[in-house]
Amino acid sequence: MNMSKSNPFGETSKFFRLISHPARLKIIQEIGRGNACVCHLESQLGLRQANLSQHLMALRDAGILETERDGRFIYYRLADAKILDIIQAAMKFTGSNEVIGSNGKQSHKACSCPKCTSK
Amino acid sequence: MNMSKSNPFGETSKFFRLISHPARLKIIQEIGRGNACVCHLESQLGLRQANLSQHLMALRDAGILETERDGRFIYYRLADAKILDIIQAAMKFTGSNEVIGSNGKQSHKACSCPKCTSK
DNA sequence: TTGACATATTCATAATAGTGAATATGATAC
DNA sequence: GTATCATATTCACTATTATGAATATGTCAA
Repeated sequence: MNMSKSNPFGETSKFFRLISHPARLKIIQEIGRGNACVCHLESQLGLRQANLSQHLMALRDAGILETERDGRFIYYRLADAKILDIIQAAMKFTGSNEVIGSNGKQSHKACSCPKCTSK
Repeated sequence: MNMSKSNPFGETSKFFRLISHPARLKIIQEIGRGNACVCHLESQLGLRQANLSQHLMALRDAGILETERDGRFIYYRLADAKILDIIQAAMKFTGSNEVIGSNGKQSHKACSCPKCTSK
């Protein structure tokens, strides 16, 4: 993660702040399900490209996401899947029952990336 | 908690936002250790009364903290101690090693509340 | 009742974060 | 090379959050 600060809670508060946005939680959930190209996220989450990219950047800069380029496509993955447990615990704590992780609950529209079209 | 919103991640993001502040994390930690009167927090955390009270209000309004008045003093407690687990997990995730909970690590200056002076 | 103390609230301002629009970059195909 | 597509970045603006200062409320003691 590498979010250094003198305050012992500095890193943790920054981490919480970073994921304290519905779009970013959705992004993390979706990437946690294994679908990682940006076009996917764009169609799945209904976010505009620029805005989505901004969120992805923030998460990548913080070390929460990692990227890998494959030709024109850039695939995102979680740097550490344990973040899903934290989010899950928070959802349970707040009474949100949504289950996150890699189960096939939502319907996925195809996008044109190789991973989507090759099956 | 009762932070209603249509978005399934709405409550969770609000929760994260609420605890994404170093002072509020410290407050939660300190209250989790069992020391709950405001004067304690004021001296322990080095926050000004008004500011501390504002943070406490925010946490109380969100249902994270509960209060009990005893004469002039108001004692705060965690509504659900599981929040400590979430914070702990996040600290571990971000590489902060601070241990939170009810262990006697820090030195506590006394305040004038009955709980402090009666022992 | 008055004074002192613990805590809460309001308000104005400062700081920070989120957004759309426009544009840039980097890769592939031709 | 140029065109096109996927994604990133910058900028200007808006919205949200945090803060100090001042003041209010509620309780107790005298």
